[in-house]
Amino acid sequence: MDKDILSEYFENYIETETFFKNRKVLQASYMPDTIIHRDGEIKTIAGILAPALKNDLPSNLFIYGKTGTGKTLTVKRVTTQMENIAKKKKIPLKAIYINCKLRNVADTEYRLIAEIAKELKEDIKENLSEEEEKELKIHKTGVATTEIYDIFKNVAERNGKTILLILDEIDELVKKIGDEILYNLTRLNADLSNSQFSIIGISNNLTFAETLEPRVKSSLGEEDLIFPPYNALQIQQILKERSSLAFTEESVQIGVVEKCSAYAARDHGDARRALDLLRVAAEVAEREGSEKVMIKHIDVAETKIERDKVMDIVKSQPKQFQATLYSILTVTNKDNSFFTGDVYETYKKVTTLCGLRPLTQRRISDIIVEFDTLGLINAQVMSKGRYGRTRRISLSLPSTIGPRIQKILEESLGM
DNA sequence: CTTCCACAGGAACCAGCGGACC
DNA sequence: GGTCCGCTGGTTCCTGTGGAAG
Repeated sequence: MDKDILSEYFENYIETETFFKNRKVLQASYMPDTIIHRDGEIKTIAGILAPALKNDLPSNLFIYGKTGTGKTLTVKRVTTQMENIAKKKKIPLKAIYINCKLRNVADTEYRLIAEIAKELKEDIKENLSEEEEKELKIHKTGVATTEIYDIFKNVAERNGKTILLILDEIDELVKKIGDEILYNLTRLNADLSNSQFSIIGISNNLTFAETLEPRVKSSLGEEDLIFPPYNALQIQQILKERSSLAFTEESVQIGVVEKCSAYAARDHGDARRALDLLRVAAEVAEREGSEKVMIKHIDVAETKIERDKVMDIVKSQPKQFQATLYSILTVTNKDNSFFTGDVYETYKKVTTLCGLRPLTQRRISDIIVEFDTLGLINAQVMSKGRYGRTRRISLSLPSTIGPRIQKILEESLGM
């Protein structure tokens, strides 16, 4: 494109009537004014946490529910509301929201405590002298974990509030570093006199509590609450509401919202998926220059979402992981049911081909498991009797994108 | 009933990095 | 500059095991 055409394109772009009124409404981070179909849950949570407004310590609360059932949204809504009231009435209350899955933020004990301490410090930072500021400096690394605990306690005591500590995706944290951390957290109040903590754990995994040690389980799960999946009708209503905010009138074909809802309700009532689907469908329609979002765009959107997700994962993997995946794909071409040993044999050839230092089979075995949890492959432990115990591996991707992935990997590995 | 394969997967350990602190 | 720390991404060594074959 030369300059004139380019500027013309942009000018056109600005002037083109888009059917979006407010596209942010369809994004995952959007916080709606009203949460529909969660009245009961809101009331329950509010009831459990309300004592905090009288400076009493609420019970620890545990919330379960699959993805896209509104857990995070609901908890955030209730706690921010409480913070607002607290501010108005000068009640010492604070809510801290932490997503434990975020890499390099709260995925280790040290980082989690540091993160909480940081939040608490933010509150009192204007009252700190230069000296104190220095003393309470929160380092990213380099000091002992016990030291960060000391700083944390210090900051918490000065803060002197009732703190609602929301730990989202807490199951991920425990999976990574064990449940010791939760035990430490529940015992926090014993060491503090001026402030108090109430823990709200949010988990996508419904059986999470079963894996915990009994003492942790009982103190953390004083109260628990399950968020059931939305049914098809509820998803539809949620989607209708959002789409009326997101799009200008008449820009969505009749049946589009219904179909998006049906797709999302099909497996487990994931509202987020429904919203993603609608958003991407609209983007597809927009790029196509269509004046309406139509049903056909949904199908395109569905494959696009799936494909983009896979491609993003593949591209962002480290070299060794890519080599492993490449080996798996290569073996798949010959045989569609194979085992760890087969992959490792091929992997070794692949590494010599692209000049990579081969890792041990132990490590490759772990990498295979990681691909399984990412959902790219299926890897199940099985026994071949006389011929040993191993993992049966198969691709869990539509076969059409296999070759595309292989091509990308070849490029990335320099083969 | 026993044997024995081909790994699974736990545990301990290590190297190297970036950073704190003296 | 030496010693401490956390964290990652490995290795080494190991014990455990489902079930077909004998």
